[in-house]
Amino acid sequence: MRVRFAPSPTGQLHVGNARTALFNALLARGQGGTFILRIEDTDRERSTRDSERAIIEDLRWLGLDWNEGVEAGGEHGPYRQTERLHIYRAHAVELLAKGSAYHCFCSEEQLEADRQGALKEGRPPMYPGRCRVVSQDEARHRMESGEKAVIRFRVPADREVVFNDVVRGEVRFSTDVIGDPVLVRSDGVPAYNYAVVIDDALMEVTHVIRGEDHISNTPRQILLYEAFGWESPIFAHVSLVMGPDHSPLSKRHGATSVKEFRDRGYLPEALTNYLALIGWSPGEGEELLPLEELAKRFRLEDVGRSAGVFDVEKLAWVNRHYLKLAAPDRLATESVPHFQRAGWIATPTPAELAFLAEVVPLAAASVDRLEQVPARLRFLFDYSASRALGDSAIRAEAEAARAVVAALVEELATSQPLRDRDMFRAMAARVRERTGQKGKALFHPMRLVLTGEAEGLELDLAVPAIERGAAIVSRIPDARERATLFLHELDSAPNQDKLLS
RNA sequence: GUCCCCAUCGUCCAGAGGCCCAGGACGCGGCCCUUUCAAGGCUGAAACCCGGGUUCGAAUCCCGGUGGGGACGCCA
Repeated sequence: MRVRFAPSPTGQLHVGNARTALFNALLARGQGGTFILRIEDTDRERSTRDSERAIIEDLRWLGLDWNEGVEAGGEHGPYRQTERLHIYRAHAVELLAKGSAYHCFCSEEQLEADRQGALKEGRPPMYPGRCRVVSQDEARHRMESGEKAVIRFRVPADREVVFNDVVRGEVRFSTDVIGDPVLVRSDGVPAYNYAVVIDDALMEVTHVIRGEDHISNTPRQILLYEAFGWESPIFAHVSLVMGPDHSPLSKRHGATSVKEFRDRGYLPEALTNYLALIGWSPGEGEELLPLEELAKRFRLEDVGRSAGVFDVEKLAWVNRHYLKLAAPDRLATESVPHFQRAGWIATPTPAELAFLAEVVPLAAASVDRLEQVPARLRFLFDYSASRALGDSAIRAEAEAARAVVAALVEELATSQPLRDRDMFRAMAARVRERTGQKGKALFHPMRLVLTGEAEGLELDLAVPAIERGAAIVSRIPDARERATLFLHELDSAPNQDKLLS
């Protein structure tokens, strides 16, 4: 079995295309087949090498490695269409000689007028075949005298093209609604419908798995296989991914490219796992499975026919699952860009990285994506008593619990750093004895003082993290400093910020 | 406009004539856990697009309608 993913390098990898790539990869892996990556860069206007690099990077990040193709090599290369021009040219000559293709001299204006006219009269806007009657001799003369021509395929009249789509079953088209497609453009570069057929055939692709938007191209392509006397591959057209309003997933729905999801801190195994769940089910009520297990269970026949809505909430759920499974070191490394964006870390030192590895997993356990981690750890890197007390609710609570605050300051003045949960609890017990406060009345004011926030991580975890952080990162004040700052701020009048606001 | 594809809870998926007064998951509501917010555990509400057939019996098969999507390019 040989399958391929053949993106056109005109932008970022879209999650819908990533899902198509995933299905190809799953099938190849599960069946021990070959997964080929081919670059369809025949649209010279829009194709860029940067896009190609970006797509390749995303594919690798997702873990969808290919064993043949661009950057992997193989027997059937080259794997970039613009490097295969000589191959397409040779086959076009063959088609021309057989009479299966012909030169067309119609101008773009002429064709556009044809389309408008057809639409107006309620006919399918297809090429009317005007140049079918131009003889090869005449064509040669016209080209020699400088006229530009494209090569079109001669679609046989009045035929049914039937194929058995693995996901859709039998699909049939009448050739009456298929206009003669352009095979080679006037600049000699092949068009999509032609290049895919040549490439899939020569690369010995056995299963063409692609988006449903290509289903109506399939009959043209089958006709081409026939013209060459080649056997068609097996086709499978998977449905498209939609936005919440059932229109094609696009920018206005939020993130659409793999890159954006990566930048927001989704884990690759979460994205692939989620994508596999649109239009397919691993069975047995199980949904959260590693790629290898998905590959083992994947069957093309089981892929659903209807379009699926991309559900960010469910993706978030999948991501939370993998966030909890991820190794601390990885979470730390992956979070660095997000801390940098917040301005709290530059290039991390090994000690800082080690600190992040301690502290990021704490936050990652209660967050949808890594992007949200810094906010959850703001109490560490961006403590501010004055900002906290600028909040009237916090100030009111702190004033009411002044005894707790004062006791906390005194206890901290003489205590060791609260390096672990037990030390923190012991200290809290002493404050409780001094003040007679307990439960929420005891702990919440302490939270305000030590984190500067009304909500957040369990203090058991947060306080030791503060003390560890203070020892490693210079910008992080320890518990003692925080308490002192807080009390000082509480004693002074409501600050400037508050007066201004 | 023409052709093609699709149609089960808000969303994703299971269901391939009786096992279904339809099952799982996300989300949502409630409860629990708890020194806060989350996270986590438990629990509840929630669907077979409509109309005709076929059949003893249809979510499942057939036809029509409606709705959604795709294609009709010297874009892929």
